[in-house]
Amino acid sequence: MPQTIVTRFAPSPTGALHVGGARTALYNWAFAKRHGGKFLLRLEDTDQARSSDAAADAMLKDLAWIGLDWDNANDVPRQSQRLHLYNAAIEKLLSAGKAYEDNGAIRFKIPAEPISFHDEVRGDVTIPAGQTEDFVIRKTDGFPTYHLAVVVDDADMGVTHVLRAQEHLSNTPKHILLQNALGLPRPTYAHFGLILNQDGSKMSKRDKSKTAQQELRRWLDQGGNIEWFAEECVSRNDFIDMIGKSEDSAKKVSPQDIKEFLTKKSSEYSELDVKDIPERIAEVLGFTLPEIDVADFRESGYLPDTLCNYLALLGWNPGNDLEKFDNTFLAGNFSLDRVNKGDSKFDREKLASFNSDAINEMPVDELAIEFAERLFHAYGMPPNPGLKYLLTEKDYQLWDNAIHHVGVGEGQRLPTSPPPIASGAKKFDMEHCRLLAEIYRPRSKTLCDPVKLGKFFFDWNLYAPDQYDPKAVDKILKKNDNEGLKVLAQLQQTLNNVADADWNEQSIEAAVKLFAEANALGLGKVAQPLRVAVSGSTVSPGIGQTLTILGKQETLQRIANCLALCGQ
RNA sequence: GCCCCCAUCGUCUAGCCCGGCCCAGGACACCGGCUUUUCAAGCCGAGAACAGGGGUUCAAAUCCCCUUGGGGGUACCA
Repeated sequence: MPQTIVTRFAPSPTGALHVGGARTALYNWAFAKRHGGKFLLRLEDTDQARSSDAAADAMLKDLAWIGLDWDNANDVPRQSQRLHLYNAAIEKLLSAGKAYEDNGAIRFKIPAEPISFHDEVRGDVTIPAGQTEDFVIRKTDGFPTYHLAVVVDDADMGVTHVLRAQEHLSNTPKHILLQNALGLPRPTYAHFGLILNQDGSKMSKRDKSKTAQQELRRWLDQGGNIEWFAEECVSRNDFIDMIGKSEDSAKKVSPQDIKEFLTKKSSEYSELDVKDIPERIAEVLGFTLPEIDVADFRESGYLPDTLCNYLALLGWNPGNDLEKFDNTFLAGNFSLDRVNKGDSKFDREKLASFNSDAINEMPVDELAIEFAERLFHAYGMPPNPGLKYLLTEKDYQLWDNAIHHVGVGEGQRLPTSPPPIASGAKKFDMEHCRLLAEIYRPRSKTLCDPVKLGKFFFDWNLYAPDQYDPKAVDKILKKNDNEGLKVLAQLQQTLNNVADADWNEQSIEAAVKLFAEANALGLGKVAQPLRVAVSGSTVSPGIGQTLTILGKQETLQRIANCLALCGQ
């Protein structure tokens, strides 16, 4: 009887699951599924200082979100709770003279022999003797190191195949030596390439700090006020303490200071306990951080299936021109001999393209719900009859909390910016969400796009001139002696003549076309001024669709206000 | 420094193991065109690569060697 294949994913819960880890998990999962084996999870929390329960929970949640399931869900082992196993192994090595004490730690004595092993993706790998020094297997805090724990656990859990990224390739000899010394079986190994940034550096959480650092530096160089920043970002005193400068020496803040600032954990500052500093800086300064973690992609509006598809393709392919596939396909076709050896650069454009295609294929109703939820998150504005039924209890609380703070708290930070008073908000129910979902489906790269692109539909202040793009106003409305404004003024009557009952795409377009013909104007000369009047810019979906969603009253009101605001 | 790994269009890659069907195929991006009331979408089309040098062979992207380039490791992190 052939052995049952057992794979595992063993993250250390020191932070969110990043895409590299997700891909490793996906491959292990797919490999096990493909061979009817088991896929197990294990939490490697032997670094007491950096591990946390919150991170562990988030990790599991992210894995579930990308569609993975594991066979030991009832009892995911945590290394911190299996010290007895490691201690037993260490005792065994000690008494066999294969390990020794050194300053309170225990080191493994490396046998002086070259070590070679077979790697399923790389072939035979040999490391000459004397390359590795005696390494620590038990730290002074009594916890085992990664190397010891991995070897003991993999054997204990019956892991037959270890599939991981190349960063572990040079650790493998250590593990094999340990297995030999402990009389444990050697699993089959396979190491694949790393996921890199476009510039060739390793894609890691550090990239967020790097971006934040660059942006902050640039902002300061352009005359940004460090005092204001400090006040907004953390409390000012914390910031001053942190960089160890006197209060009025903003100019002396060096890149090094910023770097240190960014690498500190947010938990060290009283004002910040939820968000990490790069996130906070991005929020304060208004730029976006690169997505690195699975959760980042989720928040940015990527579909889990798409993420998996793209990630799987980054280092594996089915061997033909097929690129679009789901996890089920992966589970049925994944094989190690088609895994690439080289590293691969993460191409956000291609991921976005895949995501865009996937959104295009989503049922409109499904997109409408996604849209409604994101609308709520951005504006705390549940469409009538209420998103309440679509929201989780927690989200609802968040919203409830948010609206009660609107315009109240001085210096009080809301989870999101306070909802602007939208003149059309009252009317924004699920049906409107559905309409917008339909319109924005073909033009969205992410699930967030309908909210961003359709902003003018629900986030509109009738009395704010600054929401009109000045360039659009000049070019479309004022150019040629207020040509556009004149058209707009006439259009009021034309649109008003469309009966309420006929306020739909066809009738509106027909009316607009008729008007254009009657006045010997190109359609663009009519539609563009209209577009600017109701959306503030030259970009919107088809004019008929746009006006239909806005409704007759809102449309006429916006036109009237536009004439008043831009007509001077 | 030392050790290990890797190397096809800008990017992800097919082809390489079992040399000839490959003056190298697909996808994303880019560029051009069609469509068009804007922006997208859609459709059509173009450009774009075997890192370099030596071998082996009738024949090399495919096999061998060297060089160069990239990555990883070298922790009481995992």
